[in-house]
Amino acid sequence: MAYKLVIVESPAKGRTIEKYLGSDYRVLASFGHVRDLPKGSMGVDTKKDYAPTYVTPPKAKKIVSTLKKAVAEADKVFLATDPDREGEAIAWHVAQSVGLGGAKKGKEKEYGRVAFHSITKEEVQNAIGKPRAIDVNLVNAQQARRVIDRLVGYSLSPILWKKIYKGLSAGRVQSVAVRLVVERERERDAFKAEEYWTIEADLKKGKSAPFTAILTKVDGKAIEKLSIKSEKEAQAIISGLERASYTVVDVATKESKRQPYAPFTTSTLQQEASSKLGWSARQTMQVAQRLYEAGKITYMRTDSVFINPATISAIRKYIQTTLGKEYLASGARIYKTKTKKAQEAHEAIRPSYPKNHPDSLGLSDAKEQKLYRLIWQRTIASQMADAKYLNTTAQIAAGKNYIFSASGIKVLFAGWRKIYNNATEGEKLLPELQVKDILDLVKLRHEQHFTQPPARYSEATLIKALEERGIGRPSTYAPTMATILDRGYVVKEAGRLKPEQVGFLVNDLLLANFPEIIDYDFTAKIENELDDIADGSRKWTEVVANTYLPLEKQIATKADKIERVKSEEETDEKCPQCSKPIVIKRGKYGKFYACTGFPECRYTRPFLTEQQQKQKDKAEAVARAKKCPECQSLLVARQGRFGWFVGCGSYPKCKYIENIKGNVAKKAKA
DNA sequence: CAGTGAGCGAGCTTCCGCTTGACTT
Repeated sequence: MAYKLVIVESPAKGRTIEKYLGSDYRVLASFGHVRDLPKGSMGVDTKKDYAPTYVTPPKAKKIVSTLKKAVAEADKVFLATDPDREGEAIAWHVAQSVGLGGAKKGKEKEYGRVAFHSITKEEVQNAIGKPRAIDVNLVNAQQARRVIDRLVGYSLSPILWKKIYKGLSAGRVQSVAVRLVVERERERDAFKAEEYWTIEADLKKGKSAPFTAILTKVDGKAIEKLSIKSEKEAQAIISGLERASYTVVDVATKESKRQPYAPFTTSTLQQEASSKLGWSARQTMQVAQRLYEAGKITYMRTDSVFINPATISAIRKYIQTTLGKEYLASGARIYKTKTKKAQEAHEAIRPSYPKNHPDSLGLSDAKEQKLYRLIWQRTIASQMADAKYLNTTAQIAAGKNYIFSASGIKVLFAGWRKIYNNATEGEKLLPELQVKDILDLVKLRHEQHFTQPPARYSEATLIKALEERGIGRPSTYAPTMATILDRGYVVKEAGRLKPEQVGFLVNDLLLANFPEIIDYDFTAKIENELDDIADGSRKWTEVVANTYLPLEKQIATKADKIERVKSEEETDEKCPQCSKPIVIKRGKYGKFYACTGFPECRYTRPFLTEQQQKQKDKAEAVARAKKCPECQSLLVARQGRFGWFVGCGSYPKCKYIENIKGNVAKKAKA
């Protein structure tokens, strides 16, 4: 039976679109890119105008043959991949792979490129009626992006294998991510904590609840953060305050308001899920993917805060009917995407149907429920009225020479805060104060503080920092975090990213020899040039040459001169077999101890982290303490996939097992 | 959340950006 074929990138999106089109349409997904540069070689001919070699990865083979068959049967084909640079390239690669456009004269299949800017019935039906040709300039911009990333990554990585050790990697995105973490660590190392003291008074007016005021002036001189440097100085001031009388000398009030946040993008969702739920970027994306596939939310990889007008109306209707008109923003709020070079191929992340309250959705999975709640609240709040506050600042004289200051904040109208709360922002109430009021001193306090170094990045704050510089894309934020962890450049410590020695080594090598590539503005510069390709004002090969030729020259002149870094960590240990020094090396399965006498001496031993060592000790202690309760054999400590445990020594005859308490499961790897 | 059972390794690695399952290294 003849039909019209629509090709999209995501199967879940395909299912939605299928509903909006008639029964004479068939919708298939490409599952992302169907062709790419080969993994095992450069795949770019730098001597021949950067001609790329494209291959179909094994995973995509089946999809391509499915598409080919469907195209052959269809009487019209619509390439409806995402409306951005990558989507245009995917459309082109699909066309190439399935033989569209390359057919013999008279046998050409009718096909066109269509773009859905949001997934609504109206938009889909409208767009399908306006097919156009594939935009070759946009495809070329993508090819330039792809080829530059390949040339940079595959040229620099081997230098690291040679100079540091094998398996390392460098790239436009990951290397800047590591640089941010390394430079933050150096700031922390250079930071000198300074001691300072604050003086606070708990005061009350008559029978009011006590409130806190902070000392801000002494003898007409302002007390700033670091003014009081020692306890001695603090005590000298306090001695004059115990018996002073406290009088209100000024009360100022000011109304303020706060607007709601913009709807979620991938990066803001990851940040919020990190701070409110403590989730990693990867975890957040996995749960969001499930919600998306179940049709509960819109697409989760987006850089846009846009919500289509029909949905905005639905959100506003919901607010008006369930919360009341006063909670509705006076006009529809339209948010603008601030991110540099955002491509805005999708809407913001929002509930598919705003009227679906998180409690009425019947989600059985607790994580899905939590994430949906965040998304729903953020979306509804985005069309609600401002929150209004009354800020009060009171100046209180203590005796003749001292001024304290107290501030309060009172919610006049909760507005969007009614459904979207932040733990850190509560009310702080002062009693009704008037000038000349006499206050009672409840307690006088002086407290020691130290200035704090800049905090290490978390996954969420690092993603934010990258996004602000236009580096990386929604689909790569979480994988980039995995890469810099996998390579051992950084480790997670209490949820924060801390650089490892090899992270410092790689960063310093790249910075010293190829500073342009890991410059914070490198991506932005490339993006500007890609824009020139997209609007037809520059050739893509020229842009590639612009980046690659200088890099090639640098590699040719510098690579041999870079000193080999000793990456083996030294230890105090001597080899038990030949008494030569033992070092820590890196192999396929991570670190291991090895004898420096290699290859004559082949002594090795696995490297255990502190935690693993503790587990092992515990397991051994338990194993020594008793015998197998089932067969009386000796017990032994063993390491399994999930850490150390105690098992029967006569395994596999006896399968007795004992878990070690406090045993932490090893992180599951991708 | 329960489940788990070697010992190796030192030459074939790596990029970014699209998209989902297949998968035990």
